[in-house]
Amino acid sequence: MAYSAGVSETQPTPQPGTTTQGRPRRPEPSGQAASATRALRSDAERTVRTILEAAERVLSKNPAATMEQIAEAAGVARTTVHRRFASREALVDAMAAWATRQFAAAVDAASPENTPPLVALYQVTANVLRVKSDWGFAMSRALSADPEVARVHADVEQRCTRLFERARSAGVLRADVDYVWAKRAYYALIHETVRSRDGDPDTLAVRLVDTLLRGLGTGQSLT
Amino acid sequence: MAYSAGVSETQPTPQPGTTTQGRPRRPEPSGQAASATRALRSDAERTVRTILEAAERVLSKNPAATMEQIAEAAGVARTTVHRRFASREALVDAMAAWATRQFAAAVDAASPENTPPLVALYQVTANVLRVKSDWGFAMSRALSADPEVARVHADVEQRCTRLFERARSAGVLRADVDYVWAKRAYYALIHETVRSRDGDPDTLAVRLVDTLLRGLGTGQSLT
DNA sequence: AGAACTGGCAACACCTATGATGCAAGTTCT
DNA sequence: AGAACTTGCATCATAGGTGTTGCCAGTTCT
Repeated sequence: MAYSAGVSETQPTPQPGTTTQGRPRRPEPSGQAASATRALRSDAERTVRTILEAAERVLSKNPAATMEQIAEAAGVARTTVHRRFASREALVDAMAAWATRQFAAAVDAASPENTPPLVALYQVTANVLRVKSDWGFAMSRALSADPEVARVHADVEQRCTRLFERARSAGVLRADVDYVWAKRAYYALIHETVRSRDGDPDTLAVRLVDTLLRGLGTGQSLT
Repeated sequence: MAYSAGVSETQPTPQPGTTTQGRPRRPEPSGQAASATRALRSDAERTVRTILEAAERVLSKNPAATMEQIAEAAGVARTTVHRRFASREALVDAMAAWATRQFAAAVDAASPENTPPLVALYQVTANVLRVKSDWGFAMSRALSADPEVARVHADVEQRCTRLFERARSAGVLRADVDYVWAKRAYYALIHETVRSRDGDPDTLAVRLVDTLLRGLGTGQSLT
């Protein structure tokens, strides 16, 4: 952190947040970003996105990667990363926030209440696969401290539950299934599908939903 | 570890690394012979096991935990951990080796060739759940450099494939299933089941296999 | 009992990742 | 064009983790 006992009194508050550097007048809580701060200049904005994307690429391969490696992948100096993100934690939080927004958008774009649940399930699955294959790391860490992120997450979660309920009501899911387990199984299959990128989201979604609903057996000897 | 403190004379420190028993060990980078490892005294042996178990407990919660934390969890001084395991890497390798042996034993104990595949599937699943819930971290890192471990792993892998083949032949699995996907889905469900410990292995195995084979749907509107 | 081994402790050496600055050169915006 | 902003670079400071070593008290084994 910056200890304000700074030698140079030119600036009272060195505010190394995600935003503009040094000078500014706005005493934001350190950490992430936001709306209250002045908008970044276009080139800076571009840099931020580049860093976020590089971080996802690098960290998804090696969660213990250093800031240096991330910077290198982004084609920037390490100091620039630190200028944009106060700390490693702030960077990860920003990634989570960004990914969460993408995630929410993906779900929103695909599950209108009036769509038949089975159709909605395919659509949501395909969309989620798309996002998660690009933002897997960030999404796995989505237990963000940011209340806004938490809210969005809870919202998506609930939407998912709702979808499953509709599926059951419509007779797509068996009446005796345990929601909790159903969702876990669903997530597990999504996770596994993403882990091994082998096909386009739509095809994968079909295979996934098919497995989830029909399983892989013939059903013969199972009571 | 890599910075060769070449100055340090080859001292008869009988600590070539991760020793559990008199297993042949990999050649040390620093050039000194990892020769005839004497069997550990009973108390030392106990310490080694305690450390391995503590490491699993700690690392499964936080893969980035420090040696200090591991030592503390084991009720041992940090230096003792280093005395038993040359480096963090050596510790993890030893964990992987240990877990792999448990794993192999669990599979061996449950899948005789003559058992009906469905029965074998339940048994293997239950046993694997048992082991994996205790050695989840170690098993996830089972890409050990140790050739012996790799061999055991490949063996188990093959055994699993064989089981799936038998299941298909017996009409338990549909004829059109993709083995690769089938195994992935199976692993994914295992992983998810282990992640949320909520029941005894046998019950969980039933639920898991049931989901894998029948899925969660009614099968009505699916082509 | 006595030799050999083991663990705790304290101290040390070393390395790496992190984060902060100041400055000069380049870019964006108005 | 000129102010404001941004980045790279070189530099510094620091913390925390890793791995060693020596010594002593306690344990194990024979």
